[in-house]
Amino acid sequence: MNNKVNVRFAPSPTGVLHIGSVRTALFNWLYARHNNGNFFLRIEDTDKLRSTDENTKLIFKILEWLQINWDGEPVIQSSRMDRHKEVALDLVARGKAYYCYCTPEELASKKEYCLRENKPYKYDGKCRNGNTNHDLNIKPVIRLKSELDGFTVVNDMVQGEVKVNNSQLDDLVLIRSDGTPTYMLSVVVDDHDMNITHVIRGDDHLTNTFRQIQIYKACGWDIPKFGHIPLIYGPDGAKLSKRHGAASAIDYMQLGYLPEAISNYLLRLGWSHGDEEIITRENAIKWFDFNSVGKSPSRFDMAKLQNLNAHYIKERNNESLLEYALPFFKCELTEENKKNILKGMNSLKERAKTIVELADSSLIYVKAPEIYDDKCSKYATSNHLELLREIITKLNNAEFSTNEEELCNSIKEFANLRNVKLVEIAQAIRGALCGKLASPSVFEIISIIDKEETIKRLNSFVDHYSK
RNA sequence: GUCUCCUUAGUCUAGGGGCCUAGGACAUCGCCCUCUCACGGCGACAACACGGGUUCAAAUCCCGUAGGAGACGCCA
Repeated sequence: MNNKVNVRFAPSPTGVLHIGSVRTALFNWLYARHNNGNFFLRIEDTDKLRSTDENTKLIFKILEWLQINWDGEPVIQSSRMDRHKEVALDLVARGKAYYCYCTPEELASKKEYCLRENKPYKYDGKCRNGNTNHDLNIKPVIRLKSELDGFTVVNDMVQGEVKVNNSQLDDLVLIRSDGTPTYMLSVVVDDHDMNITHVIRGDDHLTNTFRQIQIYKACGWDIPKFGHIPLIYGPDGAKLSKRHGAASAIDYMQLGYLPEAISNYLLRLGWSHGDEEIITRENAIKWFDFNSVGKSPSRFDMAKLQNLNAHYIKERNNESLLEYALPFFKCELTEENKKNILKGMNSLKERAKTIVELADSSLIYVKAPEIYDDKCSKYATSNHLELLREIITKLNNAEFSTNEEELCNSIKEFANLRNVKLVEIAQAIRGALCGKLASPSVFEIISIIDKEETIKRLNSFVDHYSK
């Protein structure tokens, strides 16, 4: 039990789950599974004003979507406030923390002074509990009495040895004046109580780590190992955020990215295993380790994600793909529709980069085009229309079958006879069937939607452009 | 401003002193395939931030410089 690896993912529900956080979750999860350890989930909702149930539910939803399963029940941090306070009080009792009565004004001027003089903000006698010089109407905060001399060293699994002079560390607040514990305190207490052995989180927490180590030391607790993974940047090199477009995990879900594509992409962002690009879950678990986690931050590249997504779309079987795509259709599908889409799926899926695109292109098996793309007019000259009329007649007379291969041969022959290129006829048919000039094979489409529907669409097209 | 971290093509990366005329992938471009668009196949373009050392030998080790990022809350 004692040497078992315990990691946690500790998002705060103060906003929608960031895609960078998802990668943190993934790395934690992989590390746990690689080591046969536990992956715990903790919701850090101590900021009651900004935390919402909705965001919490979203965290569960995204993790489930990505099949990042957690062990045990999620820990709700706010429910552990009493424990956090208890630790703070104990620290005060043991002289490791103190009540600070500084008013916000005093604090501001003091801070300004420290900033100007380039000194860290440290406790002084004036802030001590029991100081009668101070107005006891002021509600105090509890601050940690941090070390003044020496260094604090983190032996980070990613960043290596990182050292900071203790003179840089300030006396952080443990308990706010309203009596609630701060993040710094809660994290340390919870990680300790949950027996967390490895804290894997975003690089933006690296400097917090020094301060948290001070808390561990004051409490006399074992310090876990830390791994700070580099952040994900936007295309401009700054921390990926909403202004870069899709920054939240839910965005990618709605944009039609498959969970396996997201996982694979996120895994390769900052981690590698030789030349491997397409990595299965099994191999990810087998191969994942911190030696191969890069130190430098990486930029989010939508094009590569799309490429991966296209790969995984092709890899999925047709039934599961349709099932997955169902919510992306803006209209109801009949069983007949589904059957036809499934028939055409092999051709549809190799063209789609996202599920949104897949659902959109599947519409050719659901209904006739409502509008024709402007480019269609190029294949709607009187000559084209005349050819289409002939084809309609031949279909009606059963001179042309709707068997894909037979029809293909017949039309080729027909083109030859009329002395036009096949592309001229095919494109005209395509325009009529799809309303646009890019689609799977027209012969395949006809074989699926069958004679009646084909003739209907061809007639509409001819009518439309005859006017 | 202070502290901390980072730096191989447009992007993700391989690389651990000689296997490097720097490998793979995405993107881009070209050719082939072809009823369109894709898929697929073949090919091209394109990088060790800069400057000094150390060494017979440096992308790799050391020192500077420059650039970028993160943290400096009674947010998490």
